[in-house]
Amino acid sequence: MREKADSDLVRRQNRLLLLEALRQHGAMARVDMGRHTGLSPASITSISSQLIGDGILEEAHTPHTAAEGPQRRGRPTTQIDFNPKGANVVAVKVSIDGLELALADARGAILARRTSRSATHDADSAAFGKLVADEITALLTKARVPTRRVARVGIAVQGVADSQAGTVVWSPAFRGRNISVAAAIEERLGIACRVANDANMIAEGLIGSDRKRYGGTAAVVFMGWGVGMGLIINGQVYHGPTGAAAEFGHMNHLPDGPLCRCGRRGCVEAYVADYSLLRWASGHAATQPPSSNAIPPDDMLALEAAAHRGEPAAVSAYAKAGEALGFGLARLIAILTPARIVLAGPGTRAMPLIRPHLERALEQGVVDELRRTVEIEVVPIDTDMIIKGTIDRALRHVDREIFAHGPLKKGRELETVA
Amino acid sequence: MREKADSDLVRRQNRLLLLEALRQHGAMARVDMGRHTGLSPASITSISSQLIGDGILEEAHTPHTAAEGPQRRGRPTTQIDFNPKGANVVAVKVSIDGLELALADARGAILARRTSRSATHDADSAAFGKLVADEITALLTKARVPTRRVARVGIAVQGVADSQAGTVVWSPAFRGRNISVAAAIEERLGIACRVANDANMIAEGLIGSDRKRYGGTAAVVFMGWGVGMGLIINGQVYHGPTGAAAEFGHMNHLPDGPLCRCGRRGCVEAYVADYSLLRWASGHAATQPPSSNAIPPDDMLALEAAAHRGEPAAVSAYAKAGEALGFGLARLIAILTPARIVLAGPGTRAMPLIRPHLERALEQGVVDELRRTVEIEVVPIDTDMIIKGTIDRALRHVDREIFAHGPLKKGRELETVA
DNA sequence: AACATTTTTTTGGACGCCGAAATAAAACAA
DNA sequence: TTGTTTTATTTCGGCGTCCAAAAAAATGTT
Repeated sequence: MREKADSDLVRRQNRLLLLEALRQHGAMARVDMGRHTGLSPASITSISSQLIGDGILEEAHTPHTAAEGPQRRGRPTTQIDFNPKGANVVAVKVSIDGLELALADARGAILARRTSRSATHDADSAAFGKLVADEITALLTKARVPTRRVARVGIAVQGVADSQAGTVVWSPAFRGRNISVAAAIEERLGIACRVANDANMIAEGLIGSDRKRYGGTAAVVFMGWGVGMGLIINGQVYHGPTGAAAEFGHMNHLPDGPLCRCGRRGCVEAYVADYSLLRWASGHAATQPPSSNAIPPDDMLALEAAAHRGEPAAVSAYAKAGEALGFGLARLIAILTPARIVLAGPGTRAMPLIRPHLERALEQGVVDELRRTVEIEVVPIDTDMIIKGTIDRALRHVDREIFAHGPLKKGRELETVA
Repeated sequence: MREKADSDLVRRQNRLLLLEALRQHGAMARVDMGRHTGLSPASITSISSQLIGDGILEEAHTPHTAAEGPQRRGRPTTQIDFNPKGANVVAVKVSIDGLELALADARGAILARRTSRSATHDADSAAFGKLVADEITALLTKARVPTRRVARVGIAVQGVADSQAGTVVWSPAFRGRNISVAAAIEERLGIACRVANDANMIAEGLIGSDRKRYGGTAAVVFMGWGVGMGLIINGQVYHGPTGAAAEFGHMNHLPDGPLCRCGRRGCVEAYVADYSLLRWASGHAATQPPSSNAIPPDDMLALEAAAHRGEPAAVSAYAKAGEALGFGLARLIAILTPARIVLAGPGTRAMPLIRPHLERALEQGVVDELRRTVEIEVVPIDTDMIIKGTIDRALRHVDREIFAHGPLKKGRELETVA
């Protein structure tokens, strides 16, 4: 109970209700909107016609060929969907070896992509801001979309992002700390911009893909070059008080454990991440500082093969990873008891090697009653999930902050209409 | 966005807004309500006069003696407050050695108390339901308050409560498991009833006492006969998907650690709880099953004194507790980064002994950047906080579920009016 | 006694919802 | 072909709640 209720709130809330139904179920007739929102047909007519007038939705004039099933009696429905020209969003994924960009329309369809191998590692706020802004401009030029049509930019990074301040607090992609990103983009391009952790964006994408399944309380653990986590609490991706994401990867497993990239010892990541597995297997001391170079995928494949062949060092590396991951999840369950834990990322390829040890750790670490209520599933996520999640999140934000507000009288003059 | 918005929602929301302002700041004039809620004077007049008509609020006809400050110019204000006769609530605290009850009016003032030493340990659902119902009846008889005036009963227990099902999943107060409580009360007395974990009720009480301070994201750790936690996320006490509270006490600290009451090994509780400290200090094997008897407070005082005198076994017990607690909090911070961690309960008496080890563990277990954003404070909580929190929570629920709904036309005929 | 100042109530208008009735657009039936 | 049935959508009038502006109330000040 935050906001006072008046007719303005009613309009926003119901417009948003309708937009959300459309996002979730795709194009639908007015009747279906009524079913999904609980609003009366009269209200649906009124709201939808306004949204169409605002250029946000449009009636599908499909020659009804794609009509599902046999034609039923009665007046045929007219499908309504987002107007693709209503607004655009841009998603940017920052990784160690470059940038990946995508431009999407209001329906979430990707219109153009762009990849850049520019080195970001040594960039400071100014340089990185310019780089991203230039890349976005190039992407828009290619797609012939004017800048003012872009309602929002979402940026996903590995590491700790402060989404409130719009900065990258710490990331393996940068040598520096507290790189300010959002402000630079907003200043250079005049587009609202949001920075977020990449695991959170995967969580966002999962919510978008199946609200039933992932909409309650769930944790998404990303295993690969590092270990990240996105937390969904009551259907919302959790950003802590400071806007930073959960740092499951840097949760301690054992005091005085192996050295982690973050400088502490015994973090979960120092057992489970790619570099950690290789370090165990190569017989190097656990106190050896982890390499900061990117790891060629082939190295991991070779390690997995070795473990499958039964080579002791490799087998034991995965055993240690499984135990650390299992106790980590056990601790997570003790605190939050999420309904579902999703393991994702390239690291899950080795799940058959890890799983038995993970399960054993869970048995040791969690009371049976709790363990049974948590479902653990493995989703081999294609990397594009980060981009898609970023787009999803940006669009949901546009729905809420721009589309739901109705005819933008005064104030921002964002040209969202064709 | 869950609910469709219509005039009904508007009324509920604004009535609730006003009631919450009143709960938080106490009696106030209509002007102040306008300031707190953002509603226009016209609306405030309308809403407040309806609430008064419903018997929920009342004008204070104090002879303005208590008027603060020198009389100012202009029409004097009329204070408005909850009508104490609007509704009553009952709070019940269940502990190992008996029941503690309190009856409060709509302002939260406690009208009557009752303590009972009845043994609950061997009770099953039926017997316990009867016991609680009888105790409540006796309390009401003493206070001459008819049963139908009680809008809600809140029950706080140690251990795991499923607040959705209204059952006690597991508690040191009971030998049995899954004791159904809420249903029994509702059936016998016809009063809505809610079961909750006692640490959660402390959290609820803290929110009520200082929303600014505890209203964001915070964790309340209770240290004493056991270790419990209440989690506040975005201003709301978190109840997991199953309605169970956080089980910080049974979060694993070290694999193969000391045996815990829950049957696992290495739980935080097995280092920090009263029985664990005594076990370390007495030199018993860590695999010795913990005693299930209540521990006399004097034993703990003696142990503290021994540690202050520097007896090695006692000192080391507190060192181990501090380390376990510190790493436990470090893991909590990695996952949620709460803005504030509150340590509470009798166990905090020994904080001077524990603190240095706790701090050292935090340094080892948490990235500096995160550690700095978390404030850790010690609050020596009087036991009554659980009762007060339970009352608070019950009243807030009455505000939301009954008072905000307006003149109860059809349906429930709960006589809330004098 | 007249004015100033602050709080509270009254009045009239706006907005957005809803139910009921009307209209639209098809399939089906004679 | 023409009417009937069926389903989708729009139109219309009423209702509830908000707000701004004006009025009333209650007191202090001059």
